[in-house]
Amino acid sequence: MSRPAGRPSADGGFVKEIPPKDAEFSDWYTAVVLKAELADYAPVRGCIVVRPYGYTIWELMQQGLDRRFKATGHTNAYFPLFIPQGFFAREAEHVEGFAPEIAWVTRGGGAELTEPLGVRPTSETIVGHMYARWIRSYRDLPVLINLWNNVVRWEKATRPFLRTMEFLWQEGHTAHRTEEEAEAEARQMLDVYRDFAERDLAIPVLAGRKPESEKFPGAAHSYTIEALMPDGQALQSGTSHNLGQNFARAFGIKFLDSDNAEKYAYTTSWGVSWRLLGGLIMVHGDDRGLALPPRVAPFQVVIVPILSGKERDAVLEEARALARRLAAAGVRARLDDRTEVTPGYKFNDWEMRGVPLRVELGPRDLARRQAVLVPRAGAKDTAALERIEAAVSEALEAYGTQLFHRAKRYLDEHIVPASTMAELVEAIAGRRGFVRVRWCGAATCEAALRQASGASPRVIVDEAADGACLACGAPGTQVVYYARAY
RNA sequence: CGGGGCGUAGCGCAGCCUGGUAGCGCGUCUGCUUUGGGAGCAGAAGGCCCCCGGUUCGAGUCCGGGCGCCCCGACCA
Repeated sequence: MSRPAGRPSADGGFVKEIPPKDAEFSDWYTAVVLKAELADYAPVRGCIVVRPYGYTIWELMQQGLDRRFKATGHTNAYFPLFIPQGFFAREAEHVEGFAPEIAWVTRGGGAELTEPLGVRPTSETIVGHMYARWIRSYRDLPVLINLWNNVVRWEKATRPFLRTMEFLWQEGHTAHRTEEEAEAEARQMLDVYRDFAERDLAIPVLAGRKPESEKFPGAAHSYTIEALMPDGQALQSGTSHNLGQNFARAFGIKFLDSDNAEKYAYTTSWGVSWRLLGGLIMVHGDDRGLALPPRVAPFQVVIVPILSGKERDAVLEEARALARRLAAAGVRARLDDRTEVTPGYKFNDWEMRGVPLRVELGPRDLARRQAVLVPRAGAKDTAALERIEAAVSEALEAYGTQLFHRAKRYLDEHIVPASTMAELVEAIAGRRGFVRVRWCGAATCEAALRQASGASPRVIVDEAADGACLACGAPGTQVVYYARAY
């Protein structure tokens, strides 16, 4: 962590105290989180305090997701933080998967509890318990509920946003009449996640199914969106699970169908967390700091007035009018009228915080009835004050598109095909990103590929295998992308 | 969880080896001058040297134990 104070970053920029992204990626990430005031370390191991600027980003992410959840028929509800110990044991795979990570409350009110309470690592069990009470008839289905909450998992190694002991997320829980309906739900929500990641966060992803070894404990099967980070590692960014009848059987979620037969429901669950915010930082940030796509930027535009000479009051007045006009046009604009720092300082400061667009307004602009528009890390342009709303909205749109395309190009360039086990091993060792692997579907072959490469199978995509399994030489049946993962 | 590194002013660090008055840069505060890519001058404030214990006349410094953070690896929803 130690480095010379004030060393200029690699691009010759002025942002101090942020290590170069390429050379010291981990330190760079931590520095951006702290310097941009997204979060700070809490006095509890593995926990963070999310500061207002970071929390605003999370709120904007919530809005983008929540809107999509509502549009697909879901409603929000709240379930308890504490889960009775016995609930975890009902589903065998589930308890095995989560047991090591559960925090237990054993005392309360000054006395030992008769039954310890687990702090939820996820809510499938307690949701299952309640769904069993609520569901009687096929007419009660489907149940489409989403929860915005916090969960706790006792992690050994933590990093801000990417893996914390307590984190914020959403978990959707649905119950359905048929297997087909549950499957459609799980796939639909995966697509919602993909759409959100790509449109709102400008993060391109690989979407598909999880191999058996990587699926959620207790799921029939899991789907995932996987994003690629600049260090060549994959970030599991969202998951959607078809839980089959596993939890329905464990918790007795039964209903009378129209054929008068009692049946178990089919359930799903799906979630994304503030880990997405970590991915956002890594994918778009640079040596100058954070870079935010417009849809989740707390301030989409910062207005910097150049307050010099006699025009001072006129400039400030026009800048205020500008801020009002942009706000009226639905743009999140912030006027930086601080007098204690220079414009140059503000430029660097807001770039470090990732604001997509800067609008400069000085005496010269005022005389010409124009403003200077500068996309973060982009070239200066001017726009007439008369059409500033349109110019700003176009610039924001262009900036967001540019972020996505840059990230997409990076992803595309870092998907490498492997025809042999040796090529897989070499590509992973070189940290080149996702490696496209043909696989026969056998668990033994998967284990062999994992063992040889040190990477894990991140996602099985919907593509036909175009050759033999890399492990055994039998005809390939699936295409799997391997990568080292967060 | 294993190996390594680091905890000293808000931030970045020196001081520790060889025990004896707590230092530097940036930032902060006050005043004046400034303001189109991190402004200048003058003055000032700011410290449980991570915590607990030990050695010593005396510990930021030496010894033991904890806690936290970072890096590499292992493990993992």
